[in-house]
Formats: sequence, structure tokens, C-alpha cells
Amino acid sequence: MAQELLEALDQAGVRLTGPRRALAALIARRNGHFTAADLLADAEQRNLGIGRATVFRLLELLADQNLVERVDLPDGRHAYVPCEPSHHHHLVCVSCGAISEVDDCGIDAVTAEAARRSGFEIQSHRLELFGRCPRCKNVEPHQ
Amino acid sequence: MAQELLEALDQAGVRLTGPRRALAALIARRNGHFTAADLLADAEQRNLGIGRATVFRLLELLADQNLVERVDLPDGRHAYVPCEPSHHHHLVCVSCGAISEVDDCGIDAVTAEAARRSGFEIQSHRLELFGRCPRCKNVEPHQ
DNA sequence: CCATGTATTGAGACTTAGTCTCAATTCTGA
DNA sequence: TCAGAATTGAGACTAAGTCTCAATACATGG
Repeated sequence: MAQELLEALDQAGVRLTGPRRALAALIARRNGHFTAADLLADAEQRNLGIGRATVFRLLELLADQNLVERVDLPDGRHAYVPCEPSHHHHLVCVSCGAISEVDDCGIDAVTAEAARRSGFEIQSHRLELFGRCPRCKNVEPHQ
Repeated sequence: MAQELLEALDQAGVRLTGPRRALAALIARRNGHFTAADLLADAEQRNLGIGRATVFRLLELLADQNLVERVDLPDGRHAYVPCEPSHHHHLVCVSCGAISEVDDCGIDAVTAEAARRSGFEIQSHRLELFGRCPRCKNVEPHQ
């Protein structure tokens, strides 16, 4: 998966430098969402000597290419999710952080209806679903 | 509207102090969304001598009572929207900041379908719609 | 109307997230 | 190999938000 990220960056015409390769590998070995701070901690723990700015710069690049998407967690933090570069939404497991992608399945009808009622011209929307993934649902009994 | 906020706070059993009344008035005279920094700037401009912590504390209180809702703007900033205390979503005008409330009109079907496909147990969701309100739509021609 | 105990306050230190600058380094294409 | 351009890390900086604590304001009972 690190490979895919790097190829896509290459396509986009940016240089494939050491720090970028290293960070792509770190992102690839995470599953689910992560914050910029998580990635930074990973890098520091391995003594890669990668600066804070480089981490944020790469995340911005990846987000521009839609290789990573920014998600706002219910607690207000920002997280990133590696994902397919097509428009879709995320299901976030609040207990283990796992992410599942969901395609539009009907949301367009909702936005169209909202536009009709409000008179707004809708340009974009963001839908985030929070809950517990199949595994966590079974481990912890329903609180 | 400041009155409504204050009554609801009173119901919740918190004291109606000077700073809270003043901030409620400032919130009431804003229309659309605002950030904590906006509110703080309003207060400073009027030399109310209200501290940063008090502003954040009041916003937290209001959010707990669902009198205000936190919205994540597309640029990643956090904003607050005064609103009815029932579950619903917001339509945010990206050019003037106006907010319109939208009720669930069909979103439950979408979340149910997503739950069925993914196996997640969905606990909450957040839908934010961004676009241009009827007024701004007419003023600026479509870019 | 006043005393009293508790909730609330402002100030400012602190933390965390993210941006910016700049000189040094690393890529990449010629 | 070389040169120019992109990228880098360090660290200063900004903005957002939290926390602590002594001082103050509130509301209730008398």
C-alpha cells in the first residue's frame, strides 16, 4: 500500500524522497485512522529524524491527491484515513479506530431534498458515521 | 434569543452570571456560525473583561445543553451554531456563513443501509452540507 | 437585607496543533 | 556530473484550547 501512495505521488509530479518513502511506509502499516501526532510519534520512535513540518506537508499533499481524507472525530480532533480516491464516506469505529468506507448509497437524494427545501445550492457535503465495528460490537457487550 | 439561552441555562441549574448574560447577548446578535475566537473578539472589543476560559466554558455548557452545535468547517476550523435542541443537520453557506437547519429527511435510511452492509453498529452520525444560500447564489454568478 | 458556602470568574501559564522561514541538502533531468 | 529546483529539518511562531488558583459574584436561608 505504501507502494500505491508513492506511485500516486509520482504521478502527481512530486519527488519521491527518503522522508516521503519512510512516511508512506508508516502510513501503510497503520490500520484505521491516525492523527498527525500519531505519525509524528511513529517517526520519532524510529529515529527517522523527520521534522514536524514534513509530516504535515506530506499529509497535505496526500489530501490534495485524495489519497488520504481528513475526518473530524466526535471529540473534535482531526484524523486522517488512507482511502480510495473517489468520493465516499467513512464509518469510524469509536472503540478500536477501524475505518470502513461507504459509498453514496442514497445520500444524494438527501442532499437534493435539503437543497429543494432550503433554496441553497449545495456544493459539497460531509457525512461521518460513528459506531462500533463488528469485532468490537461482540467483544464489549452493549453498554 | 439571548433570553432563550439564559432560560435554558437556568433550567440546567447553572448560575446566571454577568459574563454569561453578556455572552448570551453577543451570541444572540450574531447570525450564522461563529468561532470561539469571534466571540472572544466581540467581548474584547466591548471591553467586557471576559476571559478566554469563560468563553470556552460557556460554549461547552451550551453544547452540553444542545443549545449550540459544533460544526467543522471545510477548512478545518471549528465553529458553533445556535440551534434548536433536537437532532438535525446544518447547511452552511460558504460565502456569507448563514446557517440553515435541516431535519433528518431520509438520512436514517442511509445509515441503516450502511450498517447493514458493513456490520457496524452505528451510534451517531454527522452530516454537514456546504454550499451557497439563496441570496449569495444570486449575488455572485456561479464561478 | 445580610451572611455564608459554593459556583464562577479572569489571569495567565501551559499544551497541542499547525504554519512559516531559511539555510542546508537532496533530487532529477540534461 | 552538474546545476537548478524541490524538499528538508530546526525551531520560532501562531492559534486554539485547557488548567490552576486565588479572588469574586451569586443565591439561598435566616
